[in-house]
Amino acid sequence: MENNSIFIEKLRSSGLRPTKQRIKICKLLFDRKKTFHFTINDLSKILKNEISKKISLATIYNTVHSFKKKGYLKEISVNKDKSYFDTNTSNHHHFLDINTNELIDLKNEDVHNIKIKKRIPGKKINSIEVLVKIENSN
Amino acid sequence: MENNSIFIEKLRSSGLRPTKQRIKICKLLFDRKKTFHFTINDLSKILKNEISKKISLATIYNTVHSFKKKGYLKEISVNKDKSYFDTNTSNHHHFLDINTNELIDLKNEDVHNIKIKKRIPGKKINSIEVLVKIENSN
DNA sequence: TTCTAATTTATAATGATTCTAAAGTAGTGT
DNA sequence: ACACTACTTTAGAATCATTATAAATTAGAA
Ligand SMILES: [Mn+2]
Ligand SMILES: [Mn+2]
Ligand SMILES: [Zn+2]
Ligand SMILES: [Zn+2]
Repeated sequence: MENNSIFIEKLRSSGLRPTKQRIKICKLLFDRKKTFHFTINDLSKILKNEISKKISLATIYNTVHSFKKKGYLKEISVNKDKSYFDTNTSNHHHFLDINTNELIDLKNEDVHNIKIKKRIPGKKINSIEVLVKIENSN
Repeated sequence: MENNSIFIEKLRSSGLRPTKQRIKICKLLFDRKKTFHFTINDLSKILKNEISKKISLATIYNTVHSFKKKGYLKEISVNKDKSYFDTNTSNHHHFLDINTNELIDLKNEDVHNIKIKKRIPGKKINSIEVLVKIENSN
């Protein structure tokens, strides 16, 4: 009745025990066609609705952070008081709608190749992140 | 003995009374050759050292926020728990050194022109911000 | 089944930021 | 110069998201 084996494997293979809570959160985050962006608060609310037995807030934090550490989630800080987690862990850029705070993926081909001309001695580039803020155009 | 008149004017012209505290913070932030990046905590420490009579933390928050609202500062959120203020209010991009958390300005000509091919109906672009994370290259 | 370490949980602690409301100050008008 | 008022500063309290704690539960191994 359940199609959990893939998540159980995923968890096991990264040294995380496949608990009910982690499997539930895996299904919620990764068992979908499209990737998405969420806050801890979003996830917490969704779980509150979708689930019979409550998952404690501490577990939600722990799980999201361990998924991030394992590379299953990226964290994207858009401003001082809003930080999203992203189930799309590939290198990609974002629109941020400053009217709604919605974060929207840009495909890599949507952004002309970025070339950084300056270099800092002894440092190498780890990643390049573009945040395009958009607003109502009326 | 003081060269405060320029800051007094700046404050007055934006409807802020030139108080001792605001003038002191203006001098500290804007009376320098190079722009710079700071956190509230940085500023608070600098003031603690440089000043005889203490400025209360609430005033530091209030002042920085009103300077931001007046457009004298930009805020740059680099990750969930670090947000910088920037005395360089022009459009420009940044290196973030992920080993030291230092933020370094990129001149506009250091970043090849960025072209966003995708558009969202009813929305227009407000700004484009590039954050280039760098790390030790050894 | 038994044992152990990992995990979950409720709750407390933390800490950065914001709020409050009382005291102080700058600008205006007389 | 003085008085008046709105603005500002201040210390301390309140808030709230996140992290820590430590007891109960559970998963995996033997
Ligand atoms: Mn959200
Ligand atoms: Mn700093
Ligand atoms: Zn994304
Ligand atoms: Zn800058």
